Amino acid sequence: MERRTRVRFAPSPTGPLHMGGVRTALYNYLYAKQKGGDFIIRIEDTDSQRFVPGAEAYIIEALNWCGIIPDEGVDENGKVVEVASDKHPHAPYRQSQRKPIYRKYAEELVQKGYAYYAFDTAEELGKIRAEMEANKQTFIYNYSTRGSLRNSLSLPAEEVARLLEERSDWTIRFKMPEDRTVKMDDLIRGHVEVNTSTLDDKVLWKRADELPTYHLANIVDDHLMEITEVIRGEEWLPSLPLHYLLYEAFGWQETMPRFAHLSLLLKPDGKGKLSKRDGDRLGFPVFPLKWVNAEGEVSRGYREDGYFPEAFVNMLAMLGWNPGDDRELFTMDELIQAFSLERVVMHGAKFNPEKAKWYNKEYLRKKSDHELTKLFKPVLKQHGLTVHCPKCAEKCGVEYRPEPDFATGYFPKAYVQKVVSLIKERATFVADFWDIASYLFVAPKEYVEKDVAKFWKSENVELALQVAEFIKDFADKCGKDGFTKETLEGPLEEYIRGNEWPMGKVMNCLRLALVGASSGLGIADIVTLLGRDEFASRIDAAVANLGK
RNA sequence: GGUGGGUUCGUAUAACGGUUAGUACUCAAGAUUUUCAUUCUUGCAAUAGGGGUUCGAUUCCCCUACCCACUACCA
Repeated sequence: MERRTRVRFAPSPTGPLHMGGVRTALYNYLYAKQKGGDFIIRIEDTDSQRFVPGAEAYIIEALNWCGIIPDEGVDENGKVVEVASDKHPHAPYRQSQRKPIYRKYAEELVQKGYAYYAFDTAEELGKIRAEMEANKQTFIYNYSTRGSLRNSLSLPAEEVARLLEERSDWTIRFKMPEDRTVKMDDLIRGHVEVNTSTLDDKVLWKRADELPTYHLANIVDDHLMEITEVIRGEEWLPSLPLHYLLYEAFGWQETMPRFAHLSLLLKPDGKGKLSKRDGDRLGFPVFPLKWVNAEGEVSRGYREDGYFPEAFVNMLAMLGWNPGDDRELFTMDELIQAFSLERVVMHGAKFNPEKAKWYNKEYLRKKSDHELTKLFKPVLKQHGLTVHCPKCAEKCGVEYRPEPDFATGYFPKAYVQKVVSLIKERATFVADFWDIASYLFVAPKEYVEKDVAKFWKSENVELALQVAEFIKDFADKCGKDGFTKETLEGPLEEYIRGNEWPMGKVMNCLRLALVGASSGLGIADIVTLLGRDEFASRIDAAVANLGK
């Protein structure tokens, strides 16, 4: 019978979710949605030692920002579900709250002879391990050593009963069989075989805190939650045989999920997996959202750095997966359509921060002027400017004026939108808008030295001032509404060419006065945006500052 | 050390066993533009090495090298 597709993302709340983790969640989500199935969140917090407050909320918020919305495990308010309901039948979704479930499964395995009680302390084992390593030997807790260690297989029954009673630090270990070849299939890597003699008797359950370890909790919960595919990081591949054997021991082979192991995200330079340090070192975020740890150390996030979530998700999707053709730009829906595990590459992908920026640039261009204006407004406010549309002016109890006022730093929203439409092709982030276009809001305070030396020469200045006079006259003639780029452009060019003046030199002279540098929009754009008076005042200021 | 996985331009990747080994990012050059940016065009640049199998190997097999992961009462 065909089972409904159910996949899960099962993070451990030990810190902020790494972008590699986001990619794993994304692939799970894409897979589930394509199959019309469920994407479930489960919190694997069985290690009380490493629990970090706030990490769980961070993970959920990060996924939400990315548009990776769980069907199950997290409610509408972004809280992990603790009480079962129709929509969340397997609650609680936090393993620490599922504590009572696991012990009986662990005991069941002991009963069936697949597991046993072990009484060695971590210290004892550490000592043995150190001794053997000193002799260049490898300690491995399995068939070769378990007979001489303290456990229910080596000790008399009475003593086992006594130790179980008296001590509270024993564990239940899986009895890894000797010399068996486990044959496994991975959705990405194909067939994999491992001989069990190289594996160890993993701890499944700890009496000390009455919690399972990852392996047991994972298998039990995936079974109980009817997971059909497990899509997880490559670091789990070595424990896949254990997981296969566990399903077998429980007699759950029939419904065992299929597995897919994703390669890791690697550092942009050098070797090894991408870590927080690399971001600090190379200057890019490693986390989706900003994170401040207990020591007050801040890690930047893609959101706070100005990335659009769509761009971030698109970039992440293409890191280790491709559609088989040359397409690179995908909406979430398109990703859902196109995604397939078969096209996920096996090898690790070095993260390329430049490409991440390129994606953001592409998405910024796709945004409407209106939306970008909304995003730019707060930046302008930060620089002490006010921006109003008729509606919001009314709301604030301010009089709306349709003309920009450079003296007081007031700008109608329509003006800002016009600016945005002209500069958005030049930017990667909304935050770039200010660097690119501040001169359209405040007069230049200084002039780039190099450009002054190149263009502010008296013979050019003389001509530029004549052109300025022409523009002022033209503006007076046209009136406010007639003074536009379209009306000015032709006559302006004609005027300069008619006089046979050097276009580049004259224009850059003007640009220097208006912008403070020899870069920026076309003169006709700048002048008509600024308006006749602001234009005139900047020309005067330049002459006053730089001379003729 | 052991076990498992991996290896195509600098990076991400494409190529039913037959291609001048493609595309994108980056970089460089040129064109356009009143400057800058954009845009367009062009260029640079790869099958880790060695053996097989085959008429033919980036593709299949073996060996070596290198990289990664795992090797906890962590996930």
